[in-house]
Amino acid sequence: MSSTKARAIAATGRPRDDAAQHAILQATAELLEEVGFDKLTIEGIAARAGVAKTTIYRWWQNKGTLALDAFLTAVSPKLAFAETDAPLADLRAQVHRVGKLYRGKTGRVLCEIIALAQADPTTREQLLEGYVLPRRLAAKACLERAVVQGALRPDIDIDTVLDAIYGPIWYRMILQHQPIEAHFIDGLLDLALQGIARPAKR
Amino acid sequence: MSSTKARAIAATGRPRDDAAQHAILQATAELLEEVGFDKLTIEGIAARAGVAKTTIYRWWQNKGTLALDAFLTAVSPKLAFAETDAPLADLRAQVHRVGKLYRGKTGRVLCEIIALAQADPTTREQLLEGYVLPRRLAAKACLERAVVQGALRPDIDIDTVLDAIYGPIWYRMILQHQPIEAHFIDGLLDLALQGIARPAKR
Amino acid sequence: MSSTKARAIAATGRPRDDAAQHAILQATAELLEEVGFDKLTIEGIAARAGVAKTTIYRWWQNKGTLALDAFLTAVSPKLAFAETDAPLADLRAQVHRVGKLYRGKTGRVLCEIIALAQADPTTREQLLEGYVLPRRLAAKACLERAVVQGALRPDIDIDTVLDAIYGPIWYRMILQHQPIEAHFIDGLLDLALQGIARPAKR
Amino acid sequence: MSSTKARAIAATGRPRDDAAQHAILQATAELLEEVGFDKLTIEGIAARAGVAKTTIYRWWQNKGTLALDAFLTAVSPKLAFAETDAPLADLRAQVHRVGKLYRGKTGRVLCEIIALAQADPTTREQLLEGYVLPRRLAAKACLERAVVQGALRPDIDIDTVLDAIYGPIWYRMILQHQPIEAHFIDGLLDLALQGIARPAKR
DNA sequence: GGCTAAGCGAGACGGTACGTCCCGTCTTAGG
DNA sequence: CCTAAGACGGGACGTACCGTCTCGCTTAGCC
Repeated sequence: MSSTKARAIAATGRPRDDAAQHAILQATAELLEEVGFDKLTIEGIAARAGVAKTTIYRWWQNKGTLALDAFLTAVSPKLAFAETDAPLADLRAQVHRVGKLYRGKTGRVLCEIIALAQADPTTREQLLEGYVLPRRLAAKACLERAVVQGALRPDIDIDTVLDAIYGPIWYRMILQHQPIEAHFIDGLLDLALQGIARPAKR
Repeated sequence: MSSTKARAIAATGRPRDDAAQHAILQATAELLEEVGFDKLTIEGIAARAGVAKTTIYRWWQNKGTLALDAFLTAVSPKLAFAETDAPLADLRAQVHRVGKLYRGKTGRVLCEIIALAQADPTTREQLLEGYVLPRRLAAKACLERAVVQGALRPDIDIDTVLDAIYGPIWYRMILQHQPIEAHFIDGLLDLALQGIARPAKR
Repeated sequence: MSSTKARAIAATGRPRDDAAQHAILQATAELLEEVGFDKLTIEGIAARAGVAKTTIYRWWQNKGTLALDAFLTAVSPKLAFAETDAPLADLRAQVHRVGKLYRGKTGRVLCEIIALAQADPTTREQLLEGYVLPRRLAAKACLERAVVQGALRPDIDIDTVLDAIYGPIWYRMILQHQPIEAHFIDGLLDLALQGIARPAKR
Repeated sequence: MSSTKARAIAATGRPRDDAAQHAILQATAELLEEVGFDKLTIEGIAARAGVAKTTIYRWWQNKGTLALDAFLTAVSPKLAFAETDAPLADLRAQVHRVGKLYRGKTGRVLCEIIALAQADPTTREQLLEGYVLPRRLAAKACLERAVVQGALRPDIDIDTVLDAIYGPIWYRMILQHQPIEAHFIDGLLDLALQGIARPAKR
C-alpha cells in the first residue's frame, strides 16, 4: 500500500501483477492471524500466495513492512473519529472502539507488529507515521475542540493527556495483566479528565 | 534466577556449577547491552561465557527466558520503593527512577523483551510474574498508604490508577514518539492525581 | 570378558559388581539386535542396563570393545570344529554351520562389528585375536590333518585355501548380493578342494 | 553421479551450479584420503569446498551417499576389463589391478564405505548397484568368453566362481590378517580356475 | 568398629557435529 | 520489465551423544 504507491509506474515491460500483490497481502494477513508474526516467514507467505520470493522482495523490503502494510489495509478504516459538537463524547466513543478492537485478534496482531518494530526501526517509523500519528492528530483536534468549547482547562499539555488515555490501553493490551473492559476505559477517561485528588473541602 | 529456583535440587550427581551460571548471566547482560536482544544468540553467549551451548540449554529453555533472567538480575534492584511517611513522594521518586531507566539502554532492552513476550507466552508470564507484578504490588501498597493517610480519595480503583501512571511511560518507551522527560513524568503524575477537569464551582 | 580378565584384581575396595557387568553385556547384545551397531549409544546401553555411564567407561574403553565383548560371549561357543578321522568332512560340517549362522541375525551383528572395526583399530585387533584367528587355527589344524592323511596335496598354501573358503562367505554376508545357501557352500568347497585334492593314483 | 542423474531436471529456476557439485565431490575425495570416512564431516566438506552445508544436503541425503559418489567418480575408471582374445589373461590382469588398488588407500576408503553400508541400506544398495554389480557383469562376460573359447568347463556356476575370486580379496582387505600380495592373487586364481579348467584332451 | 579404598549412581560439564529452517541474493526461462 | 522457480552462501537453531568430571553413597577387607 504505502510502499507501493511510492513506486513510479514503469513506462515499459511487463506490468505489475496486481493479483500477485493482493494475494501476498491476503496471505500475510491470514498467516499473521494463524501463526503470529514471530513464526511468519517470507517463504511461507510466498508459498501460501503462490508467488515467488523475489516478487515479495521486489515490493517490500522486509517482512515488517509487509506485515504492517497488511495490517493497515485491514484495520485503518475502523478507527475514525466522529465529529459532533460534543467532542468529549466523540473521544469517549472512539476510545471505546479502540478498546474493543484491541481486546481481540486485532490487538494480538498489533502487539506483534509492535514487537517487530522494536527490532526494526523502519517498521517502527512506518507504524508511527502510518498508524499512530494520524490517529493522534485526530484525537488532538478533538481535544482542542473541547478546549475551545470550554470543557477543558486551556493550559493542559495535550500530548501528555493523549498518552495518559491511550498509553494505559496499550499497556494492558501488551502485558495482558488485566482485561481491557469498558469499565476500565470509562475509569481511565474519568481519571484523566477529572483527577482523583480529593477535593479539599472548605 | 526465577527459572533456577523452580528446579528441584537433585539429591545426587555432580552439583551445578554456579560459576558457569553466573558467567552465562553476565555474558547475556553484556551482550544485551552491546547488540540488543534481536542480535543476541545463544552461540554468542556460550562463546563469551566460555561455556558449552548445552549448559545453557540445560538451564534455560530459550533465549527469552535467559535474557529475561539476566535482565531481572541486573535491573530489579534499581527500582525499589522508598518507604517514608510521604507515600506520594515515594511514588513520585520511584516513577522518576523508572522514567530515567526506561529512557536509556535498559529501556531498549526491556522493549525487546516485551517484543519477545508477544510471541512467547512463557516469556510473557515470566515478565509479568518476575518483573511487573512485584513492582505493581509495591506501588499498590504505596498508594494504599496514601489513602490511609487521607491524601487520596478512598474510592479510587488502584489498578486503573497504576495503569494510568505506568502505562503512558511504557507507551512512550515502546513507540518513542515523544521522549520520557522528567517534565512529562511530573505532568503525568499531576494528571493522574489531580485531573484536568476545570473545577466547576468557584 | 577378555578386557576384564586383563584387569588386576584390586586387593581392597568395593568389589566389582558382576550383576552390573552382566546387565551391560545383556543390554548391549539386545540393543545390537534391535537398533544395530550404528545407532548403539553408550547412553542408551547405560539407560537400558540401569547403570551409570561411568561404570561402562570404567571397564570398556569404547563401544567397540564392548559390543565385541558382547558378541563373542554370545557366539563363540557355536563354531567349534569336530575332530573325527575324516577331517575334510569335519571342515565341510563346520563351514556349513558358519554359513547357517552368518545367514541370520548373527551375521548382521557380525557385519556391524566388522563395520566398526574399520574405524577403530583396537576393535579390529580384538576381532582378529578374539574371533577370527582362533577359528582359523582350528581350521588350519583340520586341513593339516587332511594333508597328513594324504587327502590333500602337501604343497598347498593353507592360508590361501582358508581365505578361498571363508572369504566368499563373508563376501556374501557383507554385500548380500546373493544368499548364503547350502548349495553355494558345497560348490565353494568343491571348487576350493578340487584343485588341491591329491590326484587319485592311477 | 548416480544420485544426481536420478533427479529430474527442473524446467525452470536457477540451474544447478556444476562447479559447486564438482568442488564438493573433489573435497570429499580429498578428505576421504586424508582423514578417512569416519572423521569425515559434512561441515568439513562444506568448508573445504567453499560451499554451504545446505547445498550439500540439497543433493545428497547423507554423507554416505556423498562419499560413495565421490569414491565411484574417482575409482570406477581404474577397474575396467581389457577385451583381448585371451579372456582368462584379461581376468587375471584385472584382478591384479583390483588387488593393487585395495592394498592401498583406496582399499581403506572402500572398507569404510562397506562399513557404512552395514548400517545404511541405501548406501548398501548404491554400493551394489553402482560399484559391485557393474564390475561383476563385466567379469561374468569375461568368463563366458572363456567358456565359449573352450578354456573353461561349460557347467560351472559363474556366480560362485566370481565370489571365489573376489571374496577372498575383500576378506583380506577387510580383516587385514594377511597382505594382498600379487603372489596371493595368483594362488587364488590358480585355485579357482584349476578345478574348473576343461581337462586338456589327451 | 573405625579406616581406607574402590565401585557405583547420578548427572553437570565442555565439546562436536548434526540436519533443519529461513534468510536475502542470484540466475535462469518465459510472458 | 515482471514473474515463477529454485539454487546458492550463510547463520543460528536446538538436539544427540560424546567422554570427563565431581559428587555422595555403598560395600568390602584390614587393622
